[in-house]
Amino acid sequence: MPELPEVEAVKNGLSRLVCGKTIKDVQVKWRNIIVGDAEKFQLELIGQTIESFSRRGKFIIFQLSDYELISHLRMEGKYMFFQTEVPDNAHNHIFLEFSDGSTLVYNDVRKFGRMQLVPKGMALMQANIAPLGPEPFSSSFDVDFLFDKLSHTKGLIKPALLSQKIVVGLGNIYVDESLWQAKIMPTRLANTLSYHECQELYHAIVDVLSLAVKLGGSTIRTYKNALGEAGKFQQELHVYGLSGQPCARCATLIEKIKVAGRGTHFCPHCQK
DNA sequence: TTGAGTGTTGTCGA
DNA sequence: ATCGACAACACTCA
Repeated sequence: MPELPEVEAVKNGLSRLVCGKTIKDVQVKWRNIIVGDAEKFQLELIGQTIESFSRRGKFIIFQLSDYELISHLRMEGKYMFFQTEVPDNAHNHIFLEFSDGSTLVYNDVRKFGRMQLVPKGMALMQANIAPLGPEPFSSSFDVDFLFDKLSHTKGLIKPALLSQKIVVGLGNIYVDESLWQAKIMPTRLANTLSYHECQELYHAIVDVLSLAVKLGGSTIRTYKNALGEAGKFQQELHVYGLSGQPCARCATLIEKIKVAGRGTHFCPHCQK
């Protein structure tokens, strides 16, 4: 499912639901979701208490007594919480059973999501997390940083923003929305953006993501947060999924093309 | 019925 | 460094 706003919503839901709980048992039904040895994962997790949750980019990090559990939902991963019995579902893959009888289930139709258990303090050093760009709401992400990074980037602006190396958290929806708001064509070469355009883009990214976080993310297909709630940002979309509809700024019809293998929505009149 | 498309990100070869 | 193709999977829609 998720980009940064959805991951943030899931993290907040988990925080409310399972903080303080102690893991009594673990079931792994689909081993490929676990990075590393699934038996070791299971044994090490038993007896751990969930202390808190954090997020880095699109990764959720469970802070446990002695470990950190890194979780990435990829396309369709979901968490579901049950006080007692867990209803049957073919896509429930990982079960964390707590000492109070409740259960946290990881459900993932496409099985693309990943979980990795690492020693406490090691999550941010992992090979897939260490190279990530700054958080979009952090002070290290600003206009000068964005301009500097983009001016040294070959290739197109959209794949550059999707790479998570310049800034984290944008996926296919919020990249298209940010570029629309900044009036920049997704196919522009990244190193041709002027400083002024980087200003526009910086504000677009921060505005789009912060509004989406405030609205609990977007529910496009199946996304639900850990409390089973849908997001509300889909009502604020201007281009994503709206090809053939009039642009909210100029009424030109929104077009859809393929950029770097991804469906890409834009206004051919406003976006330069 | 078949094939294209789907909110992600690894890897591999050019 | 970057891109495209492909892989990991299941499901929906034309």
